[in-house]
Amino acid sequence: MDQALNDTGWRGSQEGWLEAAYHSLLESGVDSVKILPLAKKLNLSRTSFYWFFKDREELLSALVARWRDKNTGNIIKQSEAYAESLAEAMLNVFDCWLNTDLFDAKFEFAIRSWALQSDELLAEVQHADQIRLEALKRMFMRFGLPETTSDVRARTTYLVQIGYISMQSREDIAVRMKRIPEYIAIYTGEVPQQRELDRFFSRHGYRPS
Amino acid sequence: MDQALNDTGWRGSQEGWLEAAYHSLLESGVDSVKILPLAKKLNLSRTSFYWFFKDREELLSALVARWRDKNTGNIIKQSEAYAESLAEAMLNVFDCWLNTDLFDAKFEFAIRSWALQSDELLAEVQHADQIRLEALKRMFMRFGLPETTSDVRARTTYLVQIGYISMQSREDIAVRMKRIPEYIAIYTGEVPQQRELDRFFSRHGYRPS
DNA sequence: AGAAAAATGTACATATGTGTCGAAAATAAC
DNA sequence: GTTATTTTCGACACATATGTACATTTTTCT
Repeated sequence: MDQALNDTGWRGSQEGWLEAAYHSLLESGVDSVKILPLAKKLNLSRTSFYWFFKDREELLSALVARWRDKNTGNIIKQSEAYAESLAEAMLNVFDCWLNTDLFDAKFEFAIRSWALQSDELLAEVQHADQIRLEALKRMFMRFGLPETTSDVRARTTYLVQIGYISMQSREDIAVRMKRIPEYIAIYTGEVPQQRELDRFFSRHGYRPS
Repeated sequence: MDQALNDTGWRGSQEGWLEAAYHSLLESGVDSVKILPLAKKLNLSRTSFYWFFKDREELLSALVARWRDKNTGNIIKQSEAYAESLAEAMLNVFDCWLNTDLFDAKFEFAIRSWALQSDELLAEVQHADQIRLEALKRMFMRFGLPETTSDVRARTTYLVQIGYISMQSREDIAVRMKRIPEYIAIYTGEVPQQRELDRFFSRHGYRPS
């Protein structure tokens, strides 16, 4: 395990501890985010931690802030991106599910699991769900679908993804790509055009065989 | 908090500890399932526990066994139940999502969160996912849908539900019922008949206004 | 009622975690 | 090179958890 690389000459840093905490959270849940084990991983004395964070609570808050900044914004952005058809718009949203830079699924799952034991966090997660669902619903309405239909289709789109995350499956990209056209058909009720699919595959570096 | 009611004259019992553990698991996750806090809730000495269980591990195994027995069987049974149309078959599956006796959603979520920190449990959960998805896929194929379509529709059906669980929302039954016809339409591609819906609503004690 | 069994409780040994204090070391600033 | 700042570390005090041994109580059985 390498040391976190700072520009400073010191071994530890706020970022270093946070990064270690992040990995521990994703691997084994909040309750594994403990100062003593993190110190061991970082090859630092446990008490050094307190120079960068007031206490464990402050570290956990920093993790939540990291999640908040990353995962909600991009779903909204993708749902509002330019598209000529509903199928194309849907494919824009799908970018999130396939690109970790846009949406960090493991992080999302860890946060949701954590929310089971924190009412405060649960409220935040539910707020995020609402924001995201509304953005997706607006996308369907932009293409002329009625309100109720848009609402349920937005839910389907979003919940399948949340459910997929919850399965924690590690499928290969080709397997997932094969299902994409069918998903688009189910969610939007329209079959995607080949050129739309090609554009999608291409931007994810996938070549259908 | 009342004592667990045994037929025996004793205060504690294997069932009593397990029940307390179950509630703690659902409320706050595995890491909250600790002998000392459970003992306090049960108004028993911590060490009495060891008369009923070898150690904490054995208690946790009992929790997993409880989940295994309950949640997978009913999905399969419902997916195989008699139905005259695909929409009706789908509504049979929906019984699981609305009836806690058939499928315990909170339990399911707690188990999945736990699987984040236990590879052994993760393997079990993924096995359950596979079994359930296959049963749903067979249902679609029984009604003549092609294999790939059946697979993706099975996934959609199942994952929306797992995602819904993961949102931990506590919506009123009427709100959920309103979305049912749309969901059926999306999942099956066919609109449910009114009498099918009426039969469904009726068996869940719901009267549409 | 007396003996056996089942269940409970107290004391002890041990492990792992948090957070504070102050000394020591490493780095940066002058 | 000396000084100041930043970071690291060891010792301490405390809290919460597990599990064992053994004495005690409660219930059941005869």
